[in-house]
Amino acid sequence: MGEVAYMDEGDLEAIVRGYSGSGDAFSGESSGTFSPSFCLPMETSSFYEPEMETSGLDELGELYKPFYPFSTQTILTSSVSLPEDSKPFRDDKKQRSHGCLLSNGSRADHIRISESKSKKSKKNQQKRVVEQVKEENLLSDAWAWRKYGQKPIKGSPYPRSYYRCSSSKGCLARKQVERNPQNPEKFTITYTNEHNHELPTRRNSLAGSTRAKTSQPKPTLTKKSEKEVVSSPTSNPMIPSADESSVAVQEMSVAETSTHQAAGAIEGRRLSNGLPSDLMSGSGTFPSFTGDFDELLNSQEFFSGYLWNY
DNA sequence: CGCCTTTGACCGGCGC
DNA sequence: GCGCCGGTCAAAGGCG
Repeated sequence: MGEVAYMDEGDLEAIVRGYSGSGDAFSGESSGTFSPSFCLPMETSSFYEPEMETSGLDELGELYKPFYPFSTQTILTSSVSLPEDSKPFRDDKKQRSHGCLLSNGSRADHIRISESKSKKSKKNQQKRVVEQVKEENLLSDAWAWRKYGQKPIKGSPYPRSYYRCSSSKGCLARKQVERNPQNPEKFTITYTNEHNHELPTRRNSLAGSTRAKTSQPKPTLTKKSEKEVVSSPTSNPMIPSADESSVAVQEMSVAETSTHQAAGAIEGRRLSNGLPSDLMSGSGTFPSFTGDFDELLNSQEFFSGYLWNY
C-alpha cells in the first residue's frame, strides 16, 4: 500500500463511493494533468507539490517517516477543471469563493494530484483531495472543522460526515470523512475547495461538542477507547500561521498530526470532534480501534500540554 | 455566550 | 419526467 494513486474523477468517485478496493487498490489511470491551482500554505505546500510525485514522494516519505512511524496511507487526488471564472457550482447560491490554502493532515505517504479534463458532473468540478488514513491520523488535520451533516451512503455501511472549515467565516473548504468499508481501519477523507485563509492560529472550538445524547441509540460504542476515537479535528490550535518558519512546522509535525485532535479530545472534551460515533460504529466493529489508539492517546498527552497552548 | 454535534428536511443533479 | 441520492441547511440541545 501506499502507492501513489493517480486518479481522475472516475477513480475518485470510485473511491469515495464504492471503494474499488482496499487502500492498496488505488490505482487509477491518470487522466492527466496536474492542477497548479492547488495550493497550500507555504510550509505544507511542498508536500503537495504536484511535481514531486515520484522522487518527491520518496522524499516525502522520508520526511514523514520520522514523524509518523505508524502506517498512514494517504492517497490523494484532486480533480479540477473549470476555470475560476466559469464554474457553475451546484451550490453556487451559497457562498463560493476560492482561496488558496488547502491542507490536511499532510501525513501522507504518497500524494498525487491530478486534474481531470472531462467534465462529468458539476460535483466533480471541484478540487478534491482524497486521503486514506488510519484512525490515528484522523486527528491530524491542521484546520478547524465544524460538522454540518452526516449521511448514510449507499453502498457503504458507514455514514459519511461532512465538515466545513470553521476557522474563517467565508472559508469554503469542506471535508468529508468516511470509513472505508473495505478497510475499516482506514478512513477516507475528501477535501473539497480550498481554504481562503491561513491556518488557524487560535483554537476556536473547545466549546460545544456534543455527544449524541438526544438520539442515537446506537448500541455500539461501549468501550471508552472507541468513543474517544474521534477524528475529525475540530480544531487545531497550535498550528503556526503560514508565515512561520517551516522549521516550526516540522517540529510540530508529530503533534500536529497525530496529537492534536486526540489531545484535544483528551484534555478538552470527552468525546467530541470528529467522527461521530456513527462513523465509528457503522454496522460493525472495529477491532483496530482499541489498542493502538489508546496508546497513541496516551503518548499524545505529552504534547497536549504545550502544543495546544494558545 | 459562543461554538459544537446531531438529525431530519430540503434541494438540486443525475440516471433511467 | 420521475425518483434516487448526495450534499447542505437549520433547529435543537450540549458543553466549557
